[in-house]
Amino acid sequence: MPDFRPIKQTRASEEVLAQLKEAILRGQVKAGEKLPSERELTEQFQVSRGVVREAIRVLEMTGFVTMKQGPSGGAFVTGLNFDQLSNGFLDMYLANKLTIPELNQVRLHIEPEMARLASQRITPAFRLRLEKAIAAERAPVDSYDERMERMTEVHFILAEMCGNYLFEAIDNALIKLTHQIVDAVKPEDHDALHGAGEHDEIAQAVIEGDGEKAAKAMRAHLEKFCQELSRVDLIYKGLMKY
Amino acid sequence: MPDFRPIKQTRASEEVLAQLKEAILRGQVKAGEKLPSERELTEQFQVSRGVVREAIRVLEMTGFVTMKQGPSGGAFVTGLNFDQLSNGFLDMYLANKLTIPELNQVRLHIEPEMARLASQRITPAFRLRLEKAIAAERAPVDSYDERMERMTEVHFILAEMCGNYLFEAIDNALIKLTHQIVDAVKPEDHDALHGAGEHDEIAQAVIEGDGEKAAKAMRAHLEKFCQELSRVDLIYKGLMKY
DNA sequence: AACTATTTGTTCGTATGTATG
DNA sequence: GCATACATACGAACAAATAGT
Repeated sequence: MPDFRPIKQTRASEEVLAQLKEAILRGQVKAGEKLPSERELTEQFQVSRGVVREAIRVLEMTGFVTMKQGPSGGAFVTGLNFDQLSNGFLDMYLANKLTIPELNQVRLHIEPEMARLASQRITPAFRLRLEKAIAAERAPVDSYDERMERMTEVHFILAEMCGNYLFEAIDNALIKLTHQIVDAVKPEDHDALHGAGEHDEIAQAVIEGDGEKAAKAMRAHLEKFCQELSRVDLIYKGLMKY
Repeated sequence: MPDFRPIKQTRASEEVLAQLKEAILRGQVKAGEKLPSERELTEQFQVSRGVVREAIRVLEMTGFVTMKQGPSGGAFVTGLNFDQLSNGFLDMYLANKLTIPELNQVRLHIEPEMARLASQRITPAFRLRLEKAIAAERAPVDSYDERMERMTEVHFILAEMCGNYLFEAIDNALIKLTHQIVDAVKPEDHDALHGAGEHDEIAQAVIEGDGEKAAKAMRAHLEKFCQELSRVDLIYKGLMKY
């Protein structure tokens, strides 16, 4: 007897989702371009609008497309980002499955290594970006959000520099998670978390191409930061907005 | 004049999704329990069924609930898993943003550390599980899938043992990604990837509580495995199913 | 074994909001 | 201002699955 395979009884919206996702991942619909309109998709897939809409909504909520209304509107493919990863980590945190010390431990293990890797790939362009970021940390800001952005910029640059997209993706997600956790505490305590010039040593070591020094500086920076983060987290426990 | 803010700019399905997700993350609907039926939700949220279904579909595709039909069916909340992360990594790989060497580099940096951590948290229960997993690697199997499962079991146990949920989540996702990549190559080459007893040294060191030895054994194992994986990947490039 | 009730899956018609030209 | 093209939303209906009677 041949072993008969079960008939595929997958949901219609799942099939549509899979095909759309494949087209995006394969690059058949490039970033900036848009998917066919809902009406067109209903015709091509031979399903109802509701099915198509479910699939598109999933694509939107997972960061693959962004929707725009009106004529020349539709589902526009976004450049690949780390939304899905960030959301995954954030959800784990919100579900209280993740503690600050755990996050700190992982960052402390990953980021010094990334700083080491980054220092081996220094280029004039990256050097310029690092120097600008360092300078920007000291410049006056007019909003709290802007300050947070500037204080995380060096981390993002190093993640990009390390030459490993997977490291970059993981680190980006962790930085964003840290960012959101910090956002949950009251602004007046942020001075303790991020003094200006906090990343000077790291950037300097990376620019010099000194991997050991960069890793060491990153470790020192993170140890200090993580300690402060744990402290304010204990104080403001339970204030995070969902 | 006060600057009046726009009433509702967010989509209805997004609001519904946010509220359902919050209820799940807060534990107000526990794992195993089910959300109210679609009809009930339409009444509570005062929106149409299509809107509710879009939200539920997103929850399903992101791994928060699984659907069941029929009476006593519905959207059942799943225990928290790592689906979202795994999918994120897999999508990056499918989009050709991720190479095997990059994956190898990250695993080589993370897993030895996790083995070290695991060795410091050995308990009789974990010891038993490790010994069983080691023994199972040598036992005959009747399916290819079963063999793959047994060869990854030690990694999953160590991830669980390391005592850091974030490490565990990341590693789980990376192992699963590796698994799916391996699945894409032809079975006849799998012997080169995974000899039985491949994890003996690691498990032994962890059981002995020797962190350094465990990390070293893990590094040696991964170096060998990653090299083989890179080789077969080059051979079978482009055969991965989407 | 057959029927019933409940719940998800799917479709269609229609109406409305929004942005472009 | 108007027509157009698109997403958004609603409601009614029917199909399919499945637990209980």
